[in-house]
Parts: sequence; structure tokens; C-alpha cells
Amino acid sequence: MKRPTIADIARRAGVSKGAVSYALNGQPGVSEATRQRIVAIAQEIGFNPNSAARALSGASARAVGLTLCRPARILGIEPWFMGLISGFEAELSARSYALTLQVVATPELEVEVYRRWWGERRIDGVIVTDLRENDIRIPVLQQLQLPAVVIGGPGETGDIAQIWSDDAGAITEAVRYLVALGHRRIARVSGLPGLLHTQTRTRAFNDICDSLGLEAVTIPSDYTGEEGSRATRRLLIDTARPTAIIYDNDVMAVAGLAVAQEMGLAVPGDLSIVAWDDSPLCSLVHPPLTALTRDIAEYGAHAARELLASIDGKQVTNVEAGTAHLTPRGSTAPPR
Amino acid sequence: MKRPTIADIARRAGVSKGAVSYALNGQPGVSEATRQRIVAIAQEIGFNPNSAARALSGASARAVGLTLCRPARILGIEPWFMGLISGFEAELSARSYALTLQVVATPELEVEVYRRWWGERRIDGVIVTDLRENDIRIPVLQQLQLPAVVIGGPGETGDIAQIWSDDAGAITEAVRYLVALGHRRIARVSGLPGLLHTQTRTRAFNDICDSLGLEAVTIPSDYTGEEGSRATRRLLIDTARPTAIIYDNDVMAVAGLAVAQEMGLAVPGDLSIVAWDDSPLCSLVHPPLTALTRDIAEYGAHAARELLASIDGKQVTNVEAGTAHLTPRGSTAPPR
DNA sequence: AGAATTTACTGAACCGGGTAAGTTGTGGTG
DNA sequence: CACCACAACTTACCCGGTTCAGTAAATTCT
Repeated sequence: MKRPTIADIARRAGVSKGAVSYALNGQPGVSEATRQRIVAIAQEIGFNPNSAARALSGASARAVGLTLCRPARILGIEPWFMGLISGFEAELSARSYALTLQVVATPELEVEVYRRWWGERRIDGVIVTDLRENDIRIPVLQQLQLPAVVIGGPGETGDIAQIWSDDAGAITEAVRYLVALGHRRIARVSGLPGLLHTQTRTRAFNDICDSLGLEAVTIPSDYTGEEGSRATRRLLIDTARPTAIIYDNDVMAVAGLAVAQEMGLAVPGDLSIVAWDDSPLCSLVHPPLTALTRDIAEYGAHAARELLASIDGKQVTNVEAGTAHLTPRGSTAPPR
Repeated sequence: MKRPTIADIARRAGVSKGAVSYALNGQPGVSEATRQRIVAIAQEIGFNPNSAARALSGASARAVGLTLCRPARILGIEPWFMGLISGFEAELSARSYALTLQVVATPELEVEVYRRWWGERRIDGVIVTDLRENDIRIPVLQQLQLPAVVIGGPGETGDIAQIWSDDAGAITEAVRYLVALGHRRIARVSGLPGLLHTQTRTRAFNDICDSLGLEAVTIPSDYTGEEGSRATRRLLIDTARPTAIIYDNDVMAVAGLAVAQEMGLAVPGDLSIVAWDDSPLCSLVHPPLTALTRDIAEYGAHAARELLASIDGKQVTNVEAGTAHLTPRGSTAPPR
């Protein structure tokens, strides 16, 4: 089936292509009567402007890109990413921007994808997640002058805007809460050590523990359930085992809960558990997990809004998008 | 920064635009020496063909579309979709096709998005999930002659290929297994009743129960943890409460497990639980859940392959992509 | 009434690739 | 040597919108 073009509309309306273009885009240059006639014809024959032709004439691609550089199997279980994506979608679809997604294996490939997408004019901007120390993507984005927003930070991103939340404040709150309950041996199972926000959290965790005179034990992990289980086992077989563990994501926290129960420890009696980033998963398990809650979808929506503003040429500055707050549930209690 | 075009390459190589186009696309019409010179220049200045211009000249958009018509909050926790998406990506990125994603609220909007994407020549084909009875998307796809592959079925899709797995066989296996363990009162918490595969499963569940002389109780739900909990509670307060429950997804199964434990029932002693679609979630909880396992990512990859074949103009037929098989874990045992 | 301005258009160039058709230059053949 | 075949290009137009310069008619101003 041949897809109709503005030339078809022009022929049927007895006007020129240019007039049709003006009419359909709400530009001045056509009378109201003609505009309505043209719009009616467009409706009738089911016209949709060819985005390729439009993009070719200098207009935008009306799409933003997102690359994810994590093993696919993590994506399947990490509520974080789908939460973010939902948030992006909410904002993007409202302005009929599409989200173009690509899972890649390494940061180098990520850079490749950025270059290609931008060169091909497939996207108008990108959302960058999982900021690393000396992230190789930042200089490339600056060189390409590709509109971008970084989720996470604060870090070195030059003039690229960042959306971040106060991770240091959140973890401090969690530690204070556990200490108030009477815990003295608090451990932490962290996410990928290469990521900047992991480092921020680790630093803040060390700081608060130091200032309270506690020993700060952090076992680095990778957000997977398997690694979360392993780290938990390592912590719990220790003679001086912790009475509370803070996990950097919900998946590891749930895995840790299972390990504790397997080993015959009562949660929260023998071990308290705090998960970073709340998700339905945390309230589904038994006991439900105390978590550091933030509105991930809103976080994503915020990032999308900033990116769209940046694409529109507005100057965008770093924004803090709400601190995570503690949601106490059944997995935390004073130690026995 | 100005992005380079073939005209820039042509100027630097001292040839015409046409020659550059032939050279870069491996077409005959240029000498090997010239071709290499042109390719070298393209490399050097970081040339990427503008996808819009390419698409305008009749080439493909090198992108496929996926719309998801489910509440955003479900996407966040359903491992199924991210598993599928990982599978798509694996196949698509290998052929440098992009995946364009849009979350929509209703099937009507979904149809709108198909029309728009296809009209705008933004995509070359779509992957359709969550097939319904008399699905309104099917006639539209046929009318538009938009290449498509349906995940799920078998159902009425005319000449649009389907990728499906033998749900009836899988649920029969699960029921047989539970009966072999000694269960006589087996209930089921299903997914959205409007979806075709829910109906297939319900029919098969009724059939096998009938043939074994068991009463078939199915409570319809919507894949969310909340509804899963509610359905489980309804089943467990019954005087003739079931000794085993089969859930249509992992999220509801985990929620059900939590409800049982809350009510003081031992799993698997007082209640056995089977989840449909395995995921790391199932092995994370305690006890780990017996599940109907299938390789979701491979399922998605399969669908992507078929769609790409269909875009290439090949005739694609319905394919069965492996039956789910039972993975017994700690949540099933003979009833006490 | 005549000049100046505004309105409502038309026509053509343009975006950046793809490609059919035409133009060279070279070598081989009868 | 004339003729042909073929490689190696160039030229020119296409795709489907956007946009700018131009133009004729209608309206406003003086």
C-alpha cells in the first residue's frame, strides 16, 4: 500500500506542497479555510509525515537514546532500570519522542553507539547512566556536542547536566537509624565498585561509621543475586558477624535475606536488613524489607525533562532530584 | 560541530558524490584503489551515513518497534519483559537494528502508535506481545502491510507469524507433578483474563483437572504482587484450602509465598507453590520456588530473527519456540 | 485614488544520501 | 585503424518534507 505524502494532499486540495506544509504545521501563510480543508484531507487519507524527510530538512529526529552497559541478565531483575525507563517514557511519549534502546557489552561500545546514532541523526540526545570515575563517555559527548543528561553523580561532567540524589545523606540516615536501634556491627554489600555512586556511598558510609566509632565493612559486589548471596555468606560466617547489613540494591538484599534464613538466622531478630532502592520486590518478601525509597520513575521523568530542555537549546544545570528516605518495614529491629 | 556528509568526502577525495556512495556501499562502479582511498577518508573524518537521508531514498529505517500496553509499574517488576527485550537486543544489535520502545495505556493507542511509526517510516516492523482475543491490532497490521511477529498464541493472526510455546503442555506437566506428589486440591492464580495465553492456560488447566477428577479453581489476577497477595489470601482462608497453588508469573508467586508465611503456613509443608516463568527472583526467595522455566531471552531472540526475516521479505511461518519445563525447587513437596 | 502594507499563496532550492543514465578513457579485436 | 566493450567515473534526478524568495490580490492608510 502506497503511503500518502504531502504531494498527494496538495494535488487533492489544489494547492502547492508548501501550502500543505504550512497548513499542517500551524505556520502562518495559509488562510484558516484552506488550513481546515487541508487538515481534513490529511485526516481522510490517513497522512503521517515521513520522519526521515522531516529529519533531513534539519528538523529533529524526535527520539532520544539510552545505552545500557550491564549484563543482560541483571536488567531482567533490576527493577531500577525498568523504573527509570517507565519514567522516561512518561515524559517522552507526552511530547511524542521515542526512546531508542541498546544494550552493549562495554563502555567502548557504548561510545561507538553514541557516535553512530548521532552521526546517523537517529537521536537528538542521550541519557547517560552508571557514571564511572574518569568516564570515557564524557569527553566523547562533549566533542560530539551531543545533548546529554547524566543520571548519577555528582562527578566530573563538564557542561553536561547531572541529575543526582543525595546518596551520602541517605546512607547516613540508614546507619543512624540502625545505630539508634542498638546495632554496633553494621556491614554493607555494595554495587559495582567502578561506578561513581558506589564510591560516593562507600565514602559516606566510612565517614559516618568513623564518626560514630564503628568499624566500616563494605564487601563489593555486582548487583546480582548470586554475588549478593556470596557476600552475605562471607559476612555471616564471620565470628564477629554483623547484626545489620545494608545492600546497594533490592535484588542483593532479597538474596541476602534468603541466605540468612537458610543459615537459621531470624530476620530481624538476629540480623537486620536494609535495601537501597525500594521496589515492590521489597514488600513482597517475608519479612518485608526496610528500604531507602525514592521515586525512581519520577527520577527518570526528571532526567527526560532536562534532556528535552537541553535539546531545545536551553541551558541545563545540575539538579538534585530528591533524597532517598528510609521506609522502615519488618526487616529491621533492635538486635537480640 | 558540523557532521560530515558524503559531499565532504567527495570534495576531499576529488571525486563525485555518486562515486563515494558506490564506494561506501560496495557497489561496482569504482576502482579498488579509489574505493580504499574513499573508505580511508570516511574513517578519518568519522563519517556516518545520515539514516534519515538513507531512509528517504527508500532504504529501511533499520529499527523495529515494540509497544507495551501494561501499567508502567508492572514493567518495573516483571522480569519477563526485560528478558524479552534483552533477547531482542541480542539479535537486533548484531545486525545493527535499533529497538524503539513505547509504553502506551490502551490497545487503541497502541494501534495509533503503529500507524504513526509506519507512516513516518520510523520502523521496518513491529513485535506484538500480549495477544488478545479478537485483537484489534491484527487487522490494522494487515491493512498497513506492516511486517510483524506476534509473541504468544496460537491465535487468529492471519498471515502474521507467531512465536509461541506450548503453554498447555507445560501446565499439564506442572499439575501432573503436583498430583504425583500427592496433591488433590490444586488452585491457580492466573494473569490478565483478556490475554490469549491466559485463556489457553486456563483451558488446559481445566482439562487436566477434569481428566484427573480434580476440581479446577482459577482466580483471575493481573500479574501484580498486590493482586497476587489478595488472590492467595482468598484461597487460603477457604475451609477447603488448596495444598498447592500455580501462579501465572513469578511476581505473584513470590507475593503468594509471603502471604502464606504471614499466615503461619509452612511452604512447602502446608502449601506447595509453582511459579510460571522462572527468573532469578524465584531462586532468591526462601524457599526457592519451583518454576516452569523457559529461556525468555532466547524466545525474544527467536522472535527478532523471525521479524528480521519477514522484513527481508521472506515468508515466515508460525514457530513453536520450546516448551517451558518444570524446575523443581524447595517450594514443592508432598502435602502433610 | 494611489501608495503601502498585508495576506495567501506558488515555485524552487535544499537537506544527504541512492541510483539510472550518460560520458569519458582505455584496451582488445577483426 | 576503426569499432566495440567495458571499467571508471560524472551528471542529474529522486525520495518527502521545510523554507525562503517572489507574486498577485486584497486590504489598509494617507
